[in-house]
Amino acid sequence: MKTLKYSRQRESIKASLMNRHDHPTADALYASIREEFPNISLGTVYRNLNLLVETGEIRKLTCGDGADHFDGDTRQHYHFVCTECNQVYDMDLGALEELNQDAQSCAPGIIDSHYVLFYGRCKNCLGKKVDKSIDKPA
Amino acid sequence: MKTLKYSRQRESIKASLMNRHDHPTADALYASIREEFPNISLGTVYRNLNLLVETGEIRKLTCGDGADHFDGDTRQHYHFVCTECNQVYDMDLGALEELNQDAQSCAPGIIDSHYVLFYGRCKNCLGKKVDKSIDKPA
DNA sequence: GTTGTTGCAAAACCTTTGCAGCTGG
DNA sequence: CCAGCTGCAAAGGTTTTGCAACAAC
Repeated sequence: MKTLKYSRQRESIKASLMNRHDHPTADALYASIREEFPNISLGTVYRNLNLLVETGEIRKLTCGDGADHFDGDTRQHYHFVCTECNQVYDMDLGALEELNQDAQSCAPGIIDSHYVLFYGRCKNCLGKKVDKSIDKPA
Repeated sequence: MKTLKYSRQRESIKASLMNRHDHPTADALYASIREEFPNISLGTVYRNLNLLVETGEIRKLTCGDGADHFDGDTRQHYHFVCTECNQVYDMDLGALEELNQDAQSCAPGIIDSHYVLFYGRCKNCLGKKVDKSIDKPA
């Protein structure tokens, strides 16, 4: 395994991810890191995000909206993805320990982990829906 | 909603997807459709896959390995992804009806659906592991 | 010094799209 | 015909990578 050297950029990326809870994409994170490091490059952000994922310090979320999202919270928890605004929310739902065991008997191999996303419309967008129906009366 | 016209290419794409159970990517499907339609273009494959997803005749799987996979089986079921060979397997596990209800109380909106992937090493790759240790003795 | 890291730019990769011609209804 | 479909090629968006200069140890 490769030895990691300290880098201010990597620390900043990690700290930034710990401070926010909106599961930013690499690009969104890049935008906010630039306030501290105006010269940082997007390539550096990607390289460090991948390193941090490898070392298990952060997590990558692929939710099917094109770009990967990143999460500074590495505890096993679940996410809610709004199909309208694509926002990714944390859910206050602890690890579903029994899921792997329940599924193991149907698996063509040994289950190490599972990945769950819940899809729906968030409260914010449910609210907007009402406004929309006012804009467009039948 | 748009009216769909018959197209030989779309039927072939759909039929091909129904016949195989390996959850191909658009590109892999393109390769096999080309045997029947040597001139079909990758753009056509993508356009039709998207149409078929919209009409609910097939499903799209995003499992985080870069390219989306497609599934001709639209019944609610789950998948096992091998972290070694990236193969996507069907699991003989019916819909986990209770999952949405259990999670609803922790959700920041209304849950419509869920998406679950199980990760691990498939039997094939577990077998290869043994071979590997023979190749590289301590 | 040696090795890992950076910024930059180019490339790779997957997917979508504009267009002119074709096809199904 | 008209609307939708096709092949082609170009463009789009995301992520990776080669390289020379630089920073950490």
